[in-house]
Amino acid sequence: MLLLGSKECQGIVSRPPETPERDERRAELLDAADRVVRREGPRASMNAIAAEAGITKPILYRHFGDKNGLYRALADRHSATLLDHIREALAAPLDRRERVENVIDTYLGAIESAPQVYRFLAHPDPAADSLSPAGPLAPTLRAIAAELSHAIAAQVDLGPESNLLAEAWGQAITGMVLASGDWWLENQPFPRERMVQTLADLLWGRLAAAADNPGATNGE
Amino acid sequence: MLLLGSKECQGIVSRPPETPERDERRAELLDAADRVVRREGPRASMNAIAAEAGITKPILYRHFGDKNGLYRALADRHSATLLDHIREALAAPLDRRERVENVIDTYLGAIESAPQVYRFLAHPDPAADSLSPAGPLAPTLRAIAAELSHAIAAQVDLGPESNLLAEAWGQAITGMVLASGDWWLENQPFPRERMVQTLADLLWGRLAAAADNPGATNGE
DNA sequence: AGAGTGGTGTTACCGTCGGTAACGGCGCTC
DNA sequence: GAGCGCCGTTACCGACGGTAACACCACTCT
Repeated sequence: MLLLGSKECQGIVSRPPETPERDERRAELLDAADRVVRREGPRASMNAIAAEAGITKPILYRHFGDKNGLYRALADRHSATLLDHIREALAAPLDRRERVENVIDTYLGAIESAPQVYRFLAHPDPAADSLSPAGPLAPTLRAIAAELSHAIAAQVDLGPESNLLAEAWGQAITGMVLASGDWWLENQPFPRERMVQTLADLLWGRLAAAADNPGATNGE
Repeated sequence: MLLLGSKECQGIVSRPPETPERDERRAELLDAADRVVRREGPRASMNAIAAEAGITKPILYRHFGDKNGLYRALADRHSATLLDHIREALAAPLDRRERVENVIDTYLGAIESAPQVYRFLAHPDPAADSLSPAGPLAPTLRAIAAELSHAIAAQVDLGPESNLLAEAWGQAITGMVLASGDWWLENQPFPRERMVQTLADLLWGRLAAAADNPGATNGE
């Protein structure tokens, strides 16, 4: 896959035009794929999805090109609504702390309400070689990070190079919420609001400001 | 793999005893695997690794059980040194900000000096069904997060429930550095020290403290 | 010496996966 | 009613992870 250069497995099937009925069919197939992914996680096979849809593989390939196409279509569908909510939270007329809390809460609420789906969005099977050579963040998270970066750059005064700074922070915050959200989801140690507070506190420098531990053995 | 329950593919081969010479051989095989991973990334196939080692697959399986076993052995080897460095940075007698910067710098330095290897550590091929059903963080990162959590709990006074808080933050910071580090590695926008500063600033509440952007259209 | 025995290594295979070629029909328009 | 275009099929390919079965080599034990 990485060292043999010529034929291997890949190709285009036919990709017929786009009519309304076709979109409908596409949606049906995506529904089936969705069901399978919810049931089996992000590693659902094309065979399984085809079976769930009551058809066979080649049809899927005609509609979506390859596995990645299908997965992307499915991811787009879900991430669209998530992105909308995040954009909304990002634009709310609140003070900054509340806004940040809202964004985090939006994400956590989403992953909480449909874990399998958001696991699929956040941790897609990287076996698909398609795009990024080894993407750090899944496309959906990339989009979230971009949205975040944009909002930061627009709303906060960070001096020169603010765009670069905002982008770094967008990536950082996305990764932070992703990882901790995943952890929180797996062993829910406390309710969501508390988790939101905890993360916002971290961003608000509470780690930096907290007192040393009395019994600490380290210098300083 | 997920829906068919009986025979499929898996099993134990023999797993002979552990002698010094055997460990030596193991190390040789891991060297070969390391070379392949460095060359081809985290998706190196068992065939490729066996070929690089000048032998064939079944030997690898005798030594490591399955692909995941090999990968885990390889990951352990690298993550041991990384973990050592991080532990060291975590215990240094500096003030808190410098300590945090040191830890971040340690991680970024590591991923910078051997990108393929650390991509392999951070983004292992989840096709391996082995352990975590859909682990949020790779084992190595889990270990880092645990180390971090432990250090935070030990060094910082966070009031009641400090352990839980420290764990959440450990996960959060790990994810933050992972994601932003990955981004930084892919399109190095500025030098490492600057990136370290940027992330430490974020943890120090600079996002929270910064002034509003003059032209911002949002409320507040 | 000769017969185990336990390690090394092999070849040849299995089942699954992603993906495709080639074909069979159905319904449509000219 | 002949052609065209689309839905759907069966049957296959090559790569993958993993294994069974066997061959060889060295060393010991009687």
